[in-house]
Amino acid sequence: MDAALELFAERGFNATTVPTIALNAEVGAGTIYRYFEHKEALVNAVFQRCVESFSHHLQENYPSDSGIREQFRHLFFKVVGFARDHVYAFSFLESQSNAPYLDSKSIDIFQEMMDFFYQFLEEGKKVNVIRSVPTEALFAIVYGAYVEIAKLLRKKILSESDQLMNSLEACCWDAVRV
Amino acid sequence: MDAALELFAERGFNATTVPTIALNAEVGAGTIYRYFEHKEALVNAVFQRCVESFSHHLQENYPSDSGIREQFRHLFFKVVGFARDHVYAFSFLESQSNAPYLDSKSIDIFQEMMDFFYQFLEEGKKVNVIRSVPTEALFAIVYGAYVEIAKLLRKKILSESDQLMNSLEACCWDAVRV
Amino acid sequence: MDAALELFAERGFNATTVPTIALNAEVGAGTIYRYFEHKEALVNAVFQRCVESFSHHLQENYPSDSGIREQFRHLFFKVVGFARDHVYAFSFLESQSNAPYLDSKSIDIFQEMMDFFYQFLEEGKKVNVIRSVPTEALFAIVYGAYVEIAKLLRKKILSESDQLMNSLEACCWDAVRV
Amino acid sequence: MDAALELFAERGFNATTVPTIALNAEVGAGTIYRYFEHKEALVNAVFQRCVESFSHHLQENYPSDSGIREQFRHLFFKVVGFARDHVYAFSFLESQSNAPYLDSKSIDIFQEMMDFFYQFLEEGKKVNVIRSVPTEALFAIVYGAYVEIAKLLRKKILSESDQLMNSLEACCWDAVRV
DNA sequence: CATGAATGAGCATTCATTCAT
DNA sequence: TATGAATGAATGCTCATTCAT
Repeated sequence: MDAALELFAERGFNATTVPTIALNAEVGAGTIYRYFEHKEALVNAVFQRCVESFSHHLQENYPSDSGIREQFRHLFFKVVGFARDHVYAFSFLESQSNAPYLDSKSIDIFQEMMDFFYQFLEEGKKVNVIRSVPTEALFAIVYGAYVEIAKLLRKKILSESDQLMNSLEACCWDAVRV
Repeated sequence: MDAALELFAERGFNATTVPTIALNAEVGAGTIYRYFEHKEALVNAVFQRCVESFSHHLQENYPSDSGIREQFRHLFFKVVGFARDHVYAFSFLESQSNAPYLDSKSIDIFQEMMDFFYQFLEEGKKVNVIRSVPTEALFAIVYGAYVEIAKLLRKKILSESDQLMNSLEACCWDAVRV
Repeated sequence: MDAALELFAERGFNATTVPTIALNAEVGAGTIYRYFEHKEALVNAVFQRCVESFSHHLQENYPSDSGIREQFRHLFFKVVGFARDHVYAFSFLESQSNAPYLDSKSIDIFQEMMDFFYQFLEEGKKVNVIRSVPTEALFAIVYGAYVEIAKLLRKKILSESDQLMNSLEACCWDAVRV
Repeated sequence: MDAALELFAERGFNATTVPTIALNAEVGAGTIYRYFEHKEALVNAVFQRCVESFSHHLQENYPSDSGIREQFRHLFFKVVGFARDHVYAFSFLESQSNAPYLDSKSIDIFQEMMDFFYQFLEEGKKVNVIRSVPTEALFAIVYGAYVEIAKLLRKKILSESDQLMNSLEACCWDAVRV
C-alpha cells in the first residue's frame, strides 16, 4: 500500500501500472492480487487509509474546550503538519478525492472527515465568530488555501518557518472570521 | 481541440482515448495526427489555448487606473466568470496544471499568467494595502479559494447569486489585505 | 474465422489463445477485436457459421418427395460428406455443442438444425417405418453413430469406400427402422 | 482424485484450476504436487482410474459362456449402469478421451478397454451373428449410440425405464447383428 | 508430510500510432 | 488532405508451480 500510495500520488491512478507498483513494493505482480481483488480495490484501500490517518491526525489533541479561534489555529497547523509529514498521503487525497474509481465507502469516509470541518465552521457561525456565509463556501476557501500552501511547501517554494506559518494562518482566519 | 478539451476535462488525459476524441470531433483518428505529432502535443496545445483564453479574459477591461481593491474585485469576478462560461477550460486548467505531460512551453505560459496575479499582489504589497507575506503564498491562498469555489459552483452546490459572490469576494480580500 | 475454427476444433476453446489465432490468421492480435468484441463473440460467430453451413448442406437436394428410407440415406450421406469436406467444422460442432460459452443464439440455431432430424424421425414413426421409441433416443443413436464414424474417417482408420459407406448406412438404418 | 474428477468432468481440464481442486479436496494446493508432478499427471491418473473402473465394471459377471446376443445385452446394460452410477467418470471419459494432454499410458489403457469390445465384436463376426463390417466401424456405431444415450439420461431428457432401455438395447443390437 | 503465500509467465484485451488508399 | 483498418506493445489479471515454514 505504501508503494502504491507513492505512485498514485505522483502519477495518478491511470498512469500507475500494477507491475510498477509490484516493482516498487518489491513483490511479484500476482501477489498484489492476493490482497486486493482489483487495482480499484487497492486504490480504495489506500485512499481509505489516508483519510483515516488524516482524520486521526486532525483530531489528535483537538482543543475541544478552547474557543473557535484556538481550534482554527489547531486545525490549520494539523493540516500543514500532516501535509508535511505525509507528503504522498496528502497530495493523493487532494488530487484524487473526486476520482471516478472511488467506491461509496471511500466517498463516505471522506465526507465524514470533511464533516468535522463543517461542524467546526457551523459552530463558529453560531457563536457569531465566523461569517454568515454557506459552510461549503467557507470550507472551500480555507481548504483551497491549505491545499495550495501545502503544494508550495512540498515544492520548497516556501519554507516552513514559524513566522511564515503564523502569517498564513492569520490570512486564512481573516478570510472566514467575522 | 474543442472535442479534446471536453474529454480531457471530464475524464483526464489518460482516460481519454484518441479514437474517442476523433469520434467526438467527427473526424478520422488519423486526421488528428496530421495536426498534432502526439496525444501529448495535442493536450499541450489544448492547455496552452486554455491558458491564453484565461489570460485574455482576466486582462479584458482591467481597471489599470483604479486602486488595488477595485483591481482585486475585478480579478475575482473575472475568474468566477471564466469558470462559469468556460466550464471545460477552467476545470481542465485547474486539474491538469501540474500534470507530468505538460511541456516547458505549457509550464511557461501558465507561469506567465500567474505572473499577472503576482505583479498585482506585489504592487499591493508595495502600497501597503496587501500584507507583507510572500507573494506565492498570497496567491496560493486566493487561487486555492477560487478553485474550490469554482468547483462548488460547477457542481451546483452553490448558486451564483450577487450577494453570495460579493461575500466570497470579501472573504478572499480579507485574507490578503492588510 | 477460418483460422479460429481450425484451432478451436483441434484444441478447444480454452486451450486456444487469441495471439495464436491471430498468428494463424496472419493478422495482428488487435485486429481480431475490430471484428469481435470478445473471444466468446468470436467462438459464437464461428459456431453459428458452422451450424448454418451444416444445415444448408443437409437440406441441399433433400428428396422431399421420396420415402423415409430414401431420405434417411440422403441424410446419412450428407452428414458423412459434410464431415469429410468440412473436417474442422464438423469436429468443432460435435465437440463444442454443449459448451458453456455458447450464447442463446448459438444454442437456438443448433437446436433448429437438430429439429430437422427430429421432424424426419417423427414423420417416419407416424408412417410406421421407424420404431416407436422417443425421438431424442432415436436421434441419439444415429447421431452418436455418425459422430464416431466421422472420427474414424478423419483419423483414416476407415477409408470412405462406397461399399463400406453403404454397409454403415444400413447399420444405422437397421437401428431405427421398424 | 475424486475432487479433480468432479471438476474435470464438469468444466473440462483447462477451465479447472489447481487451487479449485485443492479447495474441493480440502487440502492445500501444494499438497497436490506431493502426489502428482503436474496438473497433467493428475488428469492422467484420474483418467486411468476411470478407465480401469469402467473396464472392471464391464467385465464383472460377464457371461463368458452365453451366446453373443446375451453378451451384447450384458455390455449394453453395464455401460448404461456405469454411466448412471459413475456420472462424473463416464462423462469425463466420454468427453476427454481424445484430449491432447493424455499420455501414452492413458491412451494405451483406453485402447485396451476398447479391445474388449473389439474382441467381442470379432467373435460375433466369426460366428456369423454380427455383420461383416470393420470392427472399428461396428464399435463406433454402438459406442456413439451409448454415449449419446448416456447424455440424454444424465440430462434427464430420457428416464431409465426398463421398457425404454430394452428398446434401446434392441436398436443397438439391430445395428450390428446380421 | 502438509501448507499456502509468493511468484512470474502467459493470457485477453486496449489503444496510440501508422500508412495504404 | 483525410481516412480508418491494422498493428503490436503494454496493460490488468490469472494460475500452475515452488518452497520456506
